[in-house]
Amino acid sequence: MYDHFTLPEADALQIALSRKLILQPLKRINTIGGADISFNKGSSTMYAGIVILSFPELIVQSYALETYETTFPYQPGYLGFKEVPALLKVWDLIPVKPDVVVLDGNGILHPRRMGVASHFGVLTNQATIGCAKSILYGDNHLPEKSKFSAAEIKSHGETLGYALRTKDNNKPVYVSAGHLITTEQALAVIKKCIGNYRIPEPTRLIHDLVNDFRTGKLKAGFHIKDQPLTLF
DNA sequence: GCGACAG
DNA sequence: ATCTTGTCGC
Repeated sequence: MYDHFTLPEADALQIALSRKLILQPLKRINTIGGADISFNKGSSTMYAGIVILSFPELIVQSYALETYETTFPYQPGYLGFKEVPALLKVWDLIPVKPDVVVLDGNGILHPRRMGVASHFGVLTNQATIGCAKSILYGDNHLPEKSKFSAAEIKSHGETLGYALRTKDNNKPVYVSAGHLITTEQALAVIKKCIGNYRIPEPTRLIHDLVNDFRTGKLKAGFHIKDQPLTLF
């Protein structure tokens, strides 16, 4: 889908897509999704997945897995061009979409406000949140070392996201709005997704699932977790 | 010009 | 991202 794009063209598309961003409060959240990609080094095969959990209970309800071929290389600032096409393919396998999706990467905390979470959100018209494991853009002001401490990440005086400490004395994660949500709400939602790990549950779970998919332990398709038998 | 640089 | 064992710290 983006394999033939040159960097200048990718740049232009990001700027065009950024004009479609809508950062407004999201009404209700009953389900939350986690999206991620896995691949073997040097391979063009991407193993994509999306998991859906109930919110705020965070109980896994279902997940979808699918592969996609792409040769677009990883380039800081252009992650969406490598991952979004694969995610769009898995997205199509989901019958009932989650209210919001958390992606492994940034949203508007990006030089052109078009990180992978915003990119995916705008193309699907879905609410998304970006949660990266390291800084890409903005002033990296670190929060206090205690769990749930957060520090604004700004660029030219504008708050684009937050560095959030999800565990005491651990590296923070970087949260930003992707699409159809506000930065403040994105932070609040991610805080509610913290279990006993540094990475929020939606993203942590799909990362494991997508890895099992890549290593052959799971197969492509839409799967429903613990589907209780209905007797009548 | 130099260094940084999500996954 | 992926390849990998032990190991330092809370």
